[in-house]
Amino acid sequence: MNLVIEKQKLGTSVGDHVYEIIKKNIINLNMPPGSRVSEKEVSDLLNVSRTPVREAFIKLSKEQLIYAVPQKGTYISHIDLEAVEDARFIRECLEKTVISMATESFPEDLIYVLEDNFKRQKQAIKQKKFYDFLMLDEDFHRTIFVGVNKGSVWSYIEQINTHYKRVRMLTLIADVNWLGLVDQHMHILKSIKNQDHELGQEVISTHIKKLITEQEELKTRYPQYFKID
Amino acid sequence: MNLVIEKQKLGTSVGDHVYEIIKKNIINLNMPPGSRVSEKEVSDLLNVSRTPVREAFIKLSKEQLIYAVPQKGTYISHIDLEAVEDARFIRECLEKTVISMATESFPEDLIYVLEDNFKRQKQAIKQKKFYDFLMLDEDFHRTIFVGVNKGSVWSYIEQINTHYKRVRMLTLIADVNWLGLVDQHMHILKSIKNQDHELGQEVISTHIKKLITEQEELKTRYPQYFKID
DNA sequence: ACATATTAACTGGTATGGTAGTATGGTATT
DNA sequence: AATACCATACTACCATACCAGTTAATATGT
Repeated sequence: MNLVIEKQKLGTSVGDHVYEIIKKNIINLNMPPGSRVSEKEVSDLLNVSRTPVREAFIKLSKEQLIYAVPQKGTYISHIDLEAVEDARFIRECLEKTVISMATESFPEDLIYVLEDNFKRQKQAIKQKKFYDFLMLDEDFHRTIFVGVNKGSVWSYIEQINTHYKRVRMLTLIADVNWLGLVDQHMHILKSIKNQDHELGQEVISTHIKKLITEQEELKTRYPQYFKID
Repeated sequence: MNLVIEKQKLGTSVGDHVYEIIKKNIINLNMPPGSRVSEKEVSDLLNVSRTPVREAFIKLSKEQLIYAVPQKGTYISHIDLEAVEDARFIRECLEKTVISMATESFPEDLIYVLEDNFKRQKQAIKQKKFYDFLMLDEDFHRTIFVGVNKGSVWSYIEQINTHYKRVRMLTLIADVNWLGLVDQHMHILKSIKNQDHELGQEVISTHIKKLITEQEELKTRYPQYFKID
């Protein structure tokens, strides 16, 4: 086990800190799906007691990122393609509506934020900073939700999105058509600016669908990461 | 504090059991919003140690049903009308799509389940068993999701729905036009049976909106239960 | 009588020890 | 050689003890 650790943020409990660390290490696949992780192991690594680790485990298991078998062990959940499909379904439903609202009216200052974000997306791709790109991508979509006053809805999506995020991390590793994504973001941005309702609806569907096309390929390439059904 | 307690289900941990008990007592407003609840108090009441109680509290706070202030106390969250609106928004988005799918094709055996459920709804109303009605109502909607293979999506909704559920419990207490709800369920059922896409879309919007019309009235009637914004 | 200091009784957060169930590897038995 | 058995070393789960803040009632000084 080799955790990526960062400093504890002020005003947070040890339990919160452990939670953040583990979650990050799961999503970036540093803790691979199916692998084992024990309270004691983590508590030794982070030099804390087992209690806050347990607290973190409880939260993570509620997000289905890990699962515990009593008196046996705790394991990183395999990527569940059904959960990914659910996340996609939910996102498409919600984001279609949100884009529809955004193409009707959208605060000007946030358009600037989107444009700035978009520029940095292109930079990130050019410099092959893929993790940064993923973060920018998330910000991009969140900003759209915020613009139509549905920021909290996005935070719900993020909770459901965890399995999906790991798939995206895999596509990152496996190298994918990033420019296509940037191109679609450009169209989304354009549809909001020009209040082009049609374009918005069209692009958002293909956008979200695109992100899951490579799933089957990934499953054959990294079978050990995926849940068997 | 006066908890409604039920027997522990087999195969569950003490922590799970405590979680279920508290959650139920919050949703049925037996533990009123804003009131205080301490780990020690609950652990004494249920004759368990603080650890499983703490486990339950962690889960509940992740669902925003309670919040803890370190070294001060833990409190039942006030009903957050913003969260309710979010839940409504999400439900309307998702359920519209799901009904749309259901009006295209729906397994016959589940139609029978819906019809049976519908009959029992009418009975429940007649006998004024409102809590039973709420449960039947949930089953009704869940069955529709299951019918189009989106059962797991419904379970996500349930997680978001918690604040909303308390509002519904309030409307139950405050006595409301239940027959209207039954009537709408009848229309939903009909739209699925007759594959009437138009009717389905129309009724689901009004159905979900209806459930929140009384909110403002409730807020003036039970101001202490609601979050001030 | 009033303002201020003190303390005692709480709280949630953390550490640790004990318990029961599970996997494993070695040993004795067949 | 194969199998049954048992010791051991894990695990998550639960109980308990301690810690560090918060609060409110009490004591104290003016």
